[in-house]
Amino acid sequence: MSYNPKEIEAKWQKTWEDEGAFEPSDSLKQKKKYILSMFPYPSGRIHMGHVRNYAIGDAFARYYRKQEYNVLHPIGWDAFGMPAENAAIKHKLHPKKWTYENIEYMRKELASLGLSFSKSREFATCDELYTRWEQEFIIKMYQEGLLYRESTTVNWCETCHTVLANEQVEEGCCWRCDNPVQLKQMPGYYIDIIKYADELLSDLEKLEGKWPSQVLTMQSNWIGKSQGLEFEFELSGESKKKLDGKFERYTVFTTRPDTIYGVTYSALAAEHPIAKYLIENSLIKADTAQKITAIANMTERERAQADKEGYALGITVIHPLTGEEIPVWTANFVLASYGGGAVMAVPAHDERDFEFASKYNLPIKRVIHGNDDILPYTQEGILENSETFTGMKNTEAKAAVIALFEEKKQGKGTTNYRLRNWGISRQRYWGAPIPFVHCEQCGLVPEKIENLPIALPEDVHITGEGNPLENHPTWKHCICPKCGNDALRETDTLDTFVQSSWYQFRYATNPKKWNEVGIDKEEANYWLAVDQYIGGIEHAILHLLYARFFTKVLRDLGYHDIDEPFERLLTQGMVLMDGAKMSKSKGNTVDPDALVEKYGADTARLFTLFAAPPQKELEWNDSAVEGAFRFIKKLYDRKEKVTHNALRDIDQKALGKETKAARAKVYEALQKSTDVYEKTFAFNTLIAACMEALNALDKQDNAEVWTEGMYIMLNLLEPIIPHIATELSDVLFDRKNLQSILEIKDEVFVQDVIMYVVMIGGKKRTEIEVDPNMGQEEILSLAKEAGSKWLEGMSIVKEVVVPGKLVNLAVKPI
RNA sequence: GCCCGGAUGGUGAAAUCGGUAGACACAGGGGACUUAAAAUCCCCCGGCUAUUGCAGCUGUGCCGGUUCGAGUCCGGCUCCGGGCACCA
Repeated sequence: MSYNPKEIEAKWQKTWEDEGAFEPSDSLKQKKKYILSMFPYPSGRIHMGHVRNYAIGDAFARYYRKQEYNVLHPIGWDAFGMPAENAAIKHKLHPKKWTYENIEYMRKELASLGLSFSKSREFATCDELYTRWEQEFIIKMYQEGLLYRESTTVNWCETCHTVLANEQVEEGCCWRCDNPVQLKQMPGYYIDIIKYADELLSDLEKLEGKWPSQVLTMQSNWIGKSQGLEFEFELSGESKKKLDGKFERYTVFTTRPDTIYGVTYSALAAEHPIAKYLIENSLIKADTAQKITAIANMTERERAQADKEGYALGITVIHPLTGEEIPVWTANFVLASYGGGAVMAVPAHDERDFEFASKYNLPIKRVIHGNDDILPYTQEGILENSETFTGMKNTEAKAAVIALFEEKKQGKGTTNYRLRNWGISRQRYWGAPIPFVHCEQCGLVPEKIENLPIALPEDVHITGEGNPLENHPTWKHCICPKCGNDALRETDTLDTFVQSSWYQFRYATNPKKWNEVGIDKEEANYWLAVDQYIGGIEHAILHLLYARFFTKVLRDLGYHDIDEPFERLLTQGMVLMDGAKMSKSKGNTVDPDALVEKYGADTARLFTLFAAPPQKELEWNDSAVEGAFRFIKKLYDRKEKVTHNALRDIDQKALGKETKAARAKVYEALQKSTDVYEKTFAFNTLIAACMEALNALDKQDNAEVWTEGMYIMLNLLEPIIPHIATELSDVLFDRKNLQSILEIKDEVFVQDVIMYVVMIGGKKRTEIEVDPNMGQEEILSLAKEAGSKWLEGMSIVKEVVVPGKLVNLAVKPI
């Protein structure tokens, strides 16, 4: 009978389902593994990126299950978000209906892949039962002083009366109506992530060697901790007058207090209050004012990409140490969101300041003497032109300058972060309502816990204009939880990153308790941290940082005792077609359903794992799928070679050369397996090793070695191609090979002779057969003999023997 | 612009610690089997030169360096990708 994936896959999927084979044990005493692939957004259909993500996760889950771990391998749906509203606008579908129908469909698609999910724990983040607990967390954070309201800048479309996501802004215009987008101030809710910045930074060390190092670097840079000096520039008397006495001084932050004597100007962000005042009161030329306003209306990214630009504000400040008058400019490279929106500028020792000073002919004063005369000089050196600090190493001067400022009470050493607090409010319908009430008497009041969840109204019309919650006739009208008077419900909803920040804890909580608790502490402490987390590299910063942050906050609120949610991380690359990201708009998608229909789930899984290492981008190739299918067929056909249903002792010494080689290949694959799951994640090389083993087995005909080979190979391949591997294991070995721990026998690797490469002058010239017991001197003389042809007229300068590998003779002409 | 990656045959890729570049596959070419096709099996397959045969040179994005030896380490580039806080 020939290989029939449809029949085999249906059979085993049903068996697994009936057996509840993948539900974890409730016992919290067993050794455990928590394997989690990032949950999907229910966009409508699964794509190859999902297949890849879940094939990898499933391989881990099945691998550890076979090692007798209690495995939690859950799935759920990241179900709130914009696409549901977009679908509502475009197709007049209700976001809720659209979302749950998508989930229904995608659940079936995933099921067809034979993934070993713990299905009883599945949920969607838009389930009211999930929202209920999330709202409780938000209220607790507010009570702990971690949550606050503040004005923020948003993209606003005046025509649609709505806030636009960055993604909805196309070349400065609204995606729907094409009108220019304005920046608008609006109140928003923030969580104080900066309070946790130090822990988020220092705990990265715990993840070293377990997370990809570039993710750790990215997170560290994102937090951007810097130590420096905060001090105030006092405005000159004349400038104070010009500003109508409204401003006396402003704060600046610098990481380079050692260059304080090199300050030749100061620069403010375009939206700094002083710049604003000058503009609003017509204290600078109208055309300059206009240009500054134009900068203020640019996004940070636009400013970063633009050339340096700035304008003199016609005011001066006093240098705190020298008393010199220093001109004040506004500059597009000074960010309002960082360090108070004002800097001291030292063009001699800072690249941005230098570029700016050069463009506008501002003075440049060197205060550090170094190895070269090229400015800007940003390396270490000795201070010059710096009064009492002259002659000091600049690295030492940093602390000394800060000390002087502190002594004179003119400033202090501070720590600054590039990280900004997390804005969690969105002016959208399809999200978790923020559980607050605005009361005329009491101000901002959190909802009573017993009133949770605050659910979304269903009778809404999503048109893309305005805010549906705001426009709803009755929903926002409520009673103040504090004084009982009429009040208004908050109409903002939560950022969807909030839902994906704690879902790992929800899965860990037994569904039987989902009504009573958000997170079960004991179970969370047992299951967490996630032992292996798998997801796209595009989440390297935001999602992973927010989830780490939320974990720490929930810990401090007493919900569990875990510091870091994800013990090991595998970031997978994207699936590409013709070098580009697969997307519907480009029409370069591959439909996983069609693939499974034609070849079966095992082939789809094998291909995605074989085609590239998981960390790398995967280039789609139709014909390579054929190759994966061919391998499975071949494996299926070789079942005829197995003669007994259990392993028998094999006399290694009695085996022929080809058989020995085949056996060695089988055990090499077995050895590789541990490495792959624990360290390299290079499933492609594990599969290649199995292919090599099968090829080698094909070159010999020893029944015992065939039996052993299939026994081991089916064990190794079960996590990758579970249906066929289970089927064959069932038929051939009663599945005993899927349970036992297989030991590596060193005897199979022993070789009779070792091949040494002979290199002369760095080039491979010939090979020699060497007895494993031979000494270095003997090997060398063998090598010289074999390479005599290339040694004529040469003298040997150096002899290198790499044991088990090669001989290299460095030569020069005599 | 800033932060982080990547680049190896016609294609996807492999190569513990710096030690034979191209394993394993795909595509392609040739052959066997077959009435024929499919399936399967066998052989060849980086480039250039040479060829009766042995072989020689060259080659891991580009330029330079360290080393007996560099795809791997160091310095400088180019191009491509991810992220940049309201896509998820």
